[in-house]
Amino acid sequence: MPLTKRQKQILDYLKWFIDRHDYAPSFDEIRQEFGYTSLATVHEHLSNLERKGYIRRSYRESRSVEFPPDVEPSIPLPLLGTVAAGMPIEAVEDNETLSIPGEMIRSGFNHYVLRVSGDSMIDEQIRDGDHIVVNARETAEDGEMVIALVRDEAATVKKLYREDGNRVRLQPANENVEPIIEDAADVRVRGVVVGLIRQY
Amino acid sequence: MPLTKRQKQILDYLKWFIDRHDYAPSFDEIRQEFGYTSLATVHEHLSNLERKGYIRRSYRESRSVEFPPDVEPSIPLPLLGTVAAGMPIEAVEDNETLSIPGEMIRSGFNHYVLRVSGDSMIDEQIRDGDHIVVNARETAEDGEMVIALVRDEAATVKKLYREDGNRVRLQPANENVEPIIEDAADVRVRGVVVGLIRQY
DNA sequence: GCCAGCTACCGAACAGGCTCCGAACAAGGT
DNA sequence: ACCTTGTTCGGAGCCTGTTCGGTAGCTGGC
Repeated sequence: MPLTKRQKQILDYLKWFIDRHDYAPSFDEIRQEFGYTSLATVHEHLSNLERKGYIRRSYRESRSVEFPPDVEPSIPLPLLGTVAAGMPIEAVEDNETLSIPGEMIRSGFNHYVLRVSGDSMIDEQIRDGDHIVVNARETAEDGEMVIALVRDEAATVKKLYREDGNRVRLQPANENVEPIIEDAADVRVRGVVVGLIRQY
Repeated sequence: MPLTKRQKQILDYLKWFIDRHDYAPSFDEIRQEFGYTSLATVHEHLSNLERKGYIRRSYRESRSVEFPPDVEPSIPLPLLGTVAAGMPIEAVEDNETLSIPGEMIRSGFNHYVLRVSGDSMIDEQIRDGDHIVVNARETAEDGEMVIALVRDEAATVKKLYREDGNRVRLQPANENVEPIIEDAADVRVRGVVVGLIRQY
């Protein structure tokens, strides 16, 4: 719903004041700002702004104007489970979720979150307890970090490289862990790692 | 629900005090700060702050005010600049922000985001280009990862350890980088690292 | 032109919240 | 038992927001 000229002036003043003080102006401060002699004028303007949805207020409370919350571009993604080298994905109970920065994911694609267990990717700066954001898809480029299922047994996070003879190498990032080399037919990609979240 | 001027002043004092001491002020300390002669005034203000959801308290417990956990799924934080070993913080233009999972930060405290440049913390699994979430405060515990300013020259991200003789050691996590040992007076903490975000 | 409806404004009276006080009571810790 | 800390009650003045009745200008439709 559009604003009148006067209403926009008042709305701008509210924004300016709240941004500057972190609390809303009183009716009397608004009255002075615009040179009114009656608070009823201020009251009516704020009522109209509220009716049009530009502000919210509480009845009979001081300095209670606030702006309606705008929808944040942040996406809660399901935390599907824990993944480790050589171990299957271990489901977590409930429908736990973790909110992911909207900047991290491309809209229109399925994503999920896994908790990393173990140090098999330590040389890629992924440590035990980190959360990785995964773009769910079935194919991956050479060298991408993937969630891979080997013969429907073990879900692991590894870097994927294609070798001669239609074989693939799942390369960990830890000198103490050996790479896995299998026929391409036995390896299924379940997603590509696109982000990482760590809490200290 | 918005605050009045007085309520915000008291809330700011609570934040400042808790940030500094790691425990809440007593009613009497608040009373002195604002020059009241009755504790009832303090009590009423804290009750109002609790009613509006800005603090939580336990009935009849000393120094029990705390800040409620954030309910919002994600909070946009300002990206203040880039930090590297031995280099000052380099400001980024504009007011860039990065959305952070609400689970990562304690509400009621100032946070910001920095982009990490260089590999000086590689053995702590922080790599070039990562974003770190920083809780802005002036003090840190032994062993915490901090943003430190040495003689107002160089802002670095290091782990902080206290040494004998009122000196502090700023310990990198890279065998090729030497630790910095300085008088405590010359080192100022600008924040503590509480989270990490990486995009592939 | 005339009326209806909307915006913009005023003044005064009213009601309740906000901010503060002092004193007495309750619970915990030392 | 004493001190510190938080709780509750009654009361006060001021600050703030609410409501009502009224004036004025502007716009579009009949």
